[in-house]
Amino acid sequence: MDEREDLGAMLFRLGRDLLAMEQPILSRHELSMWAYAVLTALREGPTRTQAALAAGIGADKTRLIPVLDELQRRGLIEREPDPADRRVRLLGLTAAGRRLHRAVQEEIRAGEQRLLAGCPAQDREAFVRTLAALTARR
Amino acid sequence: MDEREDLGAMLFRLGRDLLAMEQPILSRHELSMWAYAVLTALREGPTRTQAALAAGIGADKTRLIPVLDELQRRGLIEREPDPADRRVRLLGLTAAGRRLHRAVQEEIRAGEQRLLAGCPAQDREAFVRTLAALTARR
DNA sequence: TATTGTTATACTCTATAACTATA
DNA sequence: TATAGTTATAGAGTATAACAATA
Repeated sequence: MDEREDLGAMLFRLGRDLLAMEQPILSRHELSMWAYAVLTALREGPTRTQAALAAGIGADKTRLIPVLDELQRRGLIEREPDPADRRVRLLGLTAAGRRLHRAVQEEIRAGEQRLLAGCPAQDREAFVRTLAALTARR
Repeated sequence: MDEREDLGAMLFRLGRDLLAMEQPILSRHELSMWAYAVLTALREGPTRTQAALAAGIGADKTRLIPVLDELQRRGLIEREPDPADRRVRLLGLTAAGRRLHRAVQEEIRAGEQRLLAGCPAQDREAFVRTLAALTARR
């Protein structure tokens, strides 16, 4: 048995550190973690249904609704019934939403660099690459 | 701005996958995640106070108490007042607790290998090493 | 009848604050 | 009075189930 800690425990702690780094940035822009996740998901392109969006970011569809309400109220997303099937809401970023997401993501990336700064560049690169491979959509 | 996802989002998903992998193992042994974390922490050696143990695994001291109650009831840990300061509880693993932890950890390590199996061995090694470095106790 | 989105509700997890026992 | 542990309670976050609108 290796001497290293369990992967789960290490991921838990690193995830918590990441969240602590992101929290002040997000709250400065009055965004919850889920609101930011929504903006990130919609940046890739509009989504056909709210349920698909929820599944995509690993959230429950019911808990997304107040988030979407707020983002719409602030003019950061568009959310209108699909003319072809009026049960469905088409979702997309507004220009303001796109701007806000870009600004926040820049700050978060800077924070990530700070967190990773202690490691050799080669390890850092392998770390991010492997993490991306392990979490790739299946 | 890179095209990769945010580190936080990737860690979140991978952490969730890890938890899903561990959950059936833990519940087969009737252990919660926190109970397993306690056994892991105590395996390194006995702890002087419950508060120190809680801080060590990143938990609140109040939420550890029912966990410790249960572990003690099952004879997996020792928990006795320090004769030198009877406010304090000395905590340690029993032989049964040590055995159970070892068995569970072996299953979890096997699950980790399965999760990492898709990556080149060199990346895998760098990933675990970097993760350990980033989460080292500061 | 099935599906999307919504609301209401219940449940779990977590932290805060009050209490006890020792010092 | 201060500290370790405990208990009680309230709050946040989450999921479950019922509901309305549309197909």
